[in-house]
Amino acid sequence: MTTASTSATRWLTDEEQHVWRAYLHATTLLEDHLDRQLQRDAGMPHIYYGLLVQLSQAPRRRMRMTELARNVKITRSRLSHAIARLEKNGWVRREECPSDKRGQNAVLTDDGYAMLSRSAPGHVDAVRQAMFDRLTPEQVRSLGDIMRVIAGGLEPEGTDADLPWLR
Amino acid sequence: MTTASTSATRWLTDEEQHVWRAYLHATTLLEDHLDRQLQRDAGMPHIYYGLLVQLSQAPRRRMRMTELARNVKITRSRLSHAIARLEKNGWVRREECPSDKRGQNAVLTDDGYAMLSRSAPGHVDAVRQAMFDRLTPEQVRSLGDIMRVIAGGLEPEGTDADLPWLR
DNA sequence: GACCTTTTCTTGAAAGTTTAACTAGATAGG
DNA sequence: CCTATCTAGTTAAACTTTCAAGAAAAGGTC
Repeated sequence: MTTASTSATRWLTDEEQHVWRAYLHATTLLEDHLDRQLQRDAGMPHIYYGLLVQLSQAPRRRMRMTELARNVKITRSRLSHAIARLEKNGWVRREECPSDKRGQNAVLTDDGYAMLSRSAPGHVDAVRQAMFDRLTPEQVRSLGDIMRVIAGGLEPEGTDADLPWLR
Repeated sequence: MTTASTSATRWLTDEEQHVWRAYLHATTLLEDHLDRQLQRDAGMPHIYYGLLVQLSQAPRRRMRMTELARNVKITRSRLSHAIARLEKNGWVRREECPSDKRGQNAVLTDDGYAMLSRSAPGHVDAVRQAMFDRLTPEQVRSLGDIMRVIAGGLEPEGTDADLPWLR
C-alpha cells in the first residue's frame, strides 16, 4: 500500500479553527474601529495616521519614501498615493533628496505635527480601550511574543535578502 | 485644588508600544500574504474567500445577506458589491427569500464549491505556515483567549442591542 | 387601514488600493 | 566611456471599499 505522493492536507483542528476565526474577527473589528475613530477625529484612515506617526519619530521629521514604506509595510505605490493625499491636506510635503537625485523625502509639516498632537490622545485611548485595558499583563506579554513570531515568519528579510522587501 | 476636568492621557508604556507595533506589523503582513496567496490561487481577495467559506458551511449552502455580513464583520453595502462580483465569476448566485420579500439569499453554486475545494488545501497550508506551525500549543490557546477578549470588546452586541451591528 | 418607524438590501460617487508599466538616476562590468 | 542592470519613485487603469442616499417590504400604533 503506497500513500499518495502529494502529502495529505493537514486541516486545522477544531481549536485551531476557532482561534483562526477569533483572530479574523478581532483583527477586522479592531481595524474597522480604528479606521472610523481616526476618520472621525483626524480625517484620515488608520494607515495614513501611521505614516504621520513614523515621520514624527524620524530624525528631522523626514524619511525616504522607500524606508517609510518598509516601516509601515505597504508598497511604494500605495505610499505614493497616500503621500499625495496627505500633501493636499498640508500635513506632509515632499522634498528632493540631496544625496540621491532619484530619492524623495517625505517631511511632516508643522500643520501635520499639530494635527498629530491634537489627535494622538484620542487614538491612544481607543487603542487602550480596545486592547490593553482588556488584557492582563501576562496576556500583553504573550501577545507581543506571538505577534513577533508571526511577523518574523513573514518578513522577507533573512532568507531572501535580495528580494524586494514586499512582493 | 481641583484637578483638570479632562483627565490626562494615559500614554502607552514602552512595552505596550512594542506590542502594538508588533501587532500592526504581524496583522498587515499576514493579511497581505493571504490576499496575495488567494489572489494567485483562487482569483479573489481574502475576504471574498471568507464569504464562500461561510456559505459552504451554511445549511443548504445559502445564507441571508445580513447574516452573512454579520458573520464576516463587513457592512451590508460592501457585501452587496462583493456578492455582485462573485456572481459575475459564477461562484455565487442570489435568490429571493421566500419568507421575507425584502430579503435575499446568497447561494454558493457548484462552481463555487468546486473552486473552494480546489483552493482550500493551499490556503490552509498558508495559514498553518504563517501561524499555527510557528506557535506552541500554549501560545495558540493564549492567542485564542486574547482575540476573543478583543473581539468581545468591539462587538456591538450586549450593551447597544438595538444599534445597527456595525456602524 | 393610514401613518410612522425600522429593517433589508442596493446604488452611485468618492476614496483608497493594486497591478503593471514606465521614467530617471545609480551602479557595475567591460 | 558605454552599456546593461538595478533601484527609487510615479502613474494609469482596474478593482475594492466607504459613504450617503434611497427603494421596498415589514412591523408597530392609533
